[in-house]
Amino acid sequence: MIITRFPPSPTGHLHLGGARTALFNYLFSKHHGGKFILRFEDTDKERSKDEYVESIISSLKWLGLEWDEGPYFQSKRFEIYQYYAQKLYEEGKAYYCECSKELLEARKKELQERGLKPRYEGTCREKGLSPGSGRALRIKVPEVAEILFEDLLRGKIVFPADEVDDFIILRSDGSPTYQFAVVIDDITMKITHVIRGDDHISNTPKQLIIYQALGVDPPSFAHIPMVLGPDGSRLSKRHGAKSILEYKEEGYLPQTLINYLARLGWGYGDQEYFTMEELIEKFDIKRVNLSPARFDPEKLLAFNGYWIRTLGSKDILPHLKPFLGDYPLYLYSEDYLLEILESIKPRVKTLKEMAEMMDFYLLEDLNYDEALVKKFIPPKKVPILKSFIENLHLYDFSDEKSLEAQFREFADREGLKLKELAQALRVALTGKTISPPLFEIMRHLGKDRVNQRINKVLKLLEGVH
RNA sequence: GCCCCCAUCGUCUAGUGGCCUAGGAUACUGGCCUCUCACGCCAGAGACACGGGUUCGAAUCCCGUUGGGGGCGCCA
Repeated sequence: MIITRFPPSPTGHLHLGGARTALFNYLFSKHHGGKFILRFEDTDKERSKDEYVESIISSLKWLGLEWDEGPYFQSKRFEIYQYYAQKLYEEGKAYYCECSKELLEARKKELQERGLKPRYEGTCREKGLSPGSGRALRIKVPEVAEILFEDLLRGKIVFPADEVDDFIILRSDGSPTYQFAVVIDDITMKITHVIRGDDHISNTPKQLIIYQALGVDPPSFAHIPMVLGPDGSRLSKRHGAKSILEYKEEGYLPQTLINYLARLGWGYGDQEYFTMEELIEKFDIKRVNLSPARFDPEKLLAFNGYWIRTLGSKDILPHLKPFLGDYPLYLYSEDYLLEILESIKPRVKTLKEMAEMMDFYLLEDLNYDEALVKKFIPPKKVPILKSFIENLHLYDFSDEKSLEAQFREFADREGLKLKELAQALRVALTGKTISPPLFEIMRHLGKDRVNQRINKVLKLLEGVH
């Protein structure tokens, strides 16, 4: 069975890059009928925060990336790391080091100044030190010429062995470092495929050394390229990348994020739009591109527009409701909401815009912008609107087509084209110059509200003209 | 500085030696539709980083250069 994992460190919110890594792991495991595990890498006590655990969890849930196992917390697994560390120590594959941070720092600086690679030189390697306070446990890197592995996407990757020094696996306070904890976790959680950002490529040889010391076969590795910001710089929480939850608040659909993220660095012929189901079916890790991809907010927005107008109103409504807080929703039926949603759909790119554009459908009493009303309903059109509402009772509001036909006849009698009356009517009914088609609006608003709104506008104009 | 990875329109991508006068998406421009705005449709402009090879033939294979990204922590 294929088992993948997503191991965020709770030191920040989930952003696009992390979400994409989670997605690819999720898709890969689901495509193969496998398992997807969530694990928090919170061994850094200073920077890890509970609020980030919460926000990462709700981000993943919102995206629909549900895990089959976990969440695990490394901070609760210290005995496990201790056990394996002890084992390596006893077998002589790891040793304690008493060098102070200051000393190490100074040595590295010195090496760097001489144009050498900054690395630990094995000062304590042969000292045979026993555990003690202030002592960190280092792994003894075997003396081989090179370390190599087969990356699922890139093929063979070779590192000269002197690139890797005797790195620390247990800090002097006994806590495991990242390199050690990942490996132990991946072993004990039986991870078969590690899919992660290519910033981890150079960590891989270190981890392979741990696998080797433990005598365990490593999992398969697939290093996916990073997501870059629009300017080509690295996208990361340290550079103010937006959290997934912010996109939610701005009115993006989870479907949009999933689709967009999947297409960032991955392609399936000329197909652009995918549902999660399609992605699971069609996702092939080997088709992931090797070069870093820039995040393009404009395309994300376009994709959101696509999904808003493509998804059924029933699927959108639950996502839209949080944006409708200012409206007296209790006045309306679910069916009414679905209908007006349908009417706005092709005109907006976010749910936030949608909620704003819907106001005239949901507010009982519109507040008009006087200047706007004055501009679009000049004095000579006032009597026409008056005449229109006087005859309102003759109109059939149940059908857009006949409403339109009747209105066109009316305009004709007044010696005007529909075109010449449209904006005046639109402003009266919606308070704005942009809206869905007039007769669709009238049908949804109903005779009473149409009557009431035009009357209000006429009244308002009496005092102005 | 050393090591690793990468390189097709502005951006995301299709392309795996001949189907490429390089396809799609997005953004942009023009047009159509039209009661406004969108949607939709049609058209246009826009890319194989550069230099060497290999080959009858290269966007596709190899080498170098350049450019971009990443790593070199008792961070993850």
